[in-house]
Amino acid sequence: MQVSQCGESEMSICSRPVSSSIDVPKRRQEVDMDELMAAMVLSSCPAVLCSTAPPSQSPQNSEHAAFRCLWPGCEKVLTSIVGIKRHVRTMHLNSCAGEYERCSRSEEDFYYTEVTSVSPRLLSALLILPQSLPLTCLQLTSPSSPSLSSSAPSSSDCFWQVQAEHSYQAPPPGLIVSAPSPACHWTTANSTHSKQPLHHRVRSVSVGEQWLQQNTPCRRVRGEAKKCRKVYGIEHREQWCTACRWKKACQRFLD
DNA sequence: ACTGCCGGGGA
DNA sequence: TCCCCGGCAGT
Ligand SMILES: [Zn+2]
Repeated sequence: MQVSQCGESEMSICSRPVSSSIDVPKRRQEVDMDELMAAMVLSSCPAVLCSTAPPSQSPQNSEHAAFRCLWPGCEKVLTSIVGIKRHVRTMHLNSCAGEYERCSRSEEDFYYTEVTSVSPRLLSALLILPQSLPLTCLQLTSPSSPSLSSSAPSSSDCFWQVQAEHSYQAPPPGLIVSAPSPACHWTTANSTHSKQPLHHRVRSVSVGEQWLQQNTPCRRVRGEAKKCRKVYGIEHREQWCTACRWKKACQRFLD
């Protein structure tokens, strides 16, 4: 009589050589580099951080536009370009307070950014990005929106939701739907899940870094079972299970 | 220092 | 696909 399913206990039932094939677990849906790159790029250029108007479009024509000073520590928001420029010039670049148009005309451009009222759609798009990234502009576009602060961390959660399956012997994705098996626990990289306001002024980690650590999906918690390496020793490597030999999750001594 | 293993890369 | 390994996290 044939037993057709060889799912979890590989060696007992499946008759093929132990080390024939293992397939690397696909753990999460890929967080694309695009996202990361976007984050990196954006973070490296504060002046355009929150510019919500497409570049081709002239900033003046948005009636609800506001302009925020990007000078470190300054939160000044003004409703006109002239105003914000003057602010930057006089408050921060006060080298030549007297003459307006002529001197260092472009310099103050680096120290303000346009902020318009953000549509919910755009807002949600922004929320996919690192939380800390749009933080500065989210703050002042809708300072009192309660849904913002609460939804920021969790909304991304559903995107990066992991499929909790890790065995090398895992059946194809069609078989496992999405029931997270109780047997497997992952450590979420950030268990306190940043409900805290996260003051952007005090931030000392780079945004890219931050984003990475918040989206570091999960890491299998280290089981206490001895694995092949420990059991057989380095010098008997050939007795290890394939996964261990390949420095993958051991498939012989499961946790 | 050692262990387990993810992610990535070479053939 | 098979195999190896850098590097990281946890012990
Ligand atoms: Zn093993």
